[in-house]
Amino acid sequence: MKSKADNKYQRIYQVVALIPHGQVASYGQVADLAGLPKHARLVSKALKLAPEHLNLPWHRVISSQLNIAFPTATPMYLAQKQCLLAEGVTFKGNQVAAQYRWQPDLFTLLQQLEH
DNA sequence: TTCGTGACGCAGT
DNA sequence: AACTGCGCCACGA
Repeated sequence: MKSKADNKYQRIYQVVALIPHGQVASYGQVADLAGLPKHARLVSKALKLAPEHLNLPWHRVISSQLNIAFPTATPMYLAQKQCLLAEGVTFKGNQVAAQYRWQPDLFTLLQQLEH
């Protein structure tokens, strides 16, 4: 039988999948939208464990300070930055320009999550 | 069961 | 801006 943790991960994956191309959301934001306030760290864990076949836009999830969570110059940091740049997201130093923050309409979001 | 850990967040200095 | 400390919580050793 599936554990409660699996259901939480599924909710997290659903939200991440809804982040629009060219936009970014923070770990805490994803947790909130998934109905899991205070679970920012669980989001990071869920992404680390995410099955490859889901093809989640994991690179669109960054810290609340708008910077990539990985240490600069690490392979993961570079990969994430490349993915974002490829979507047209621009940087101001180490952080993403504020204009790319995802600000979902909650009504629309709820409708999308029903499926 | 207790303890350390982490792709976090936030307030205080 | 840079650092630090603490809250938070699922997991595994």
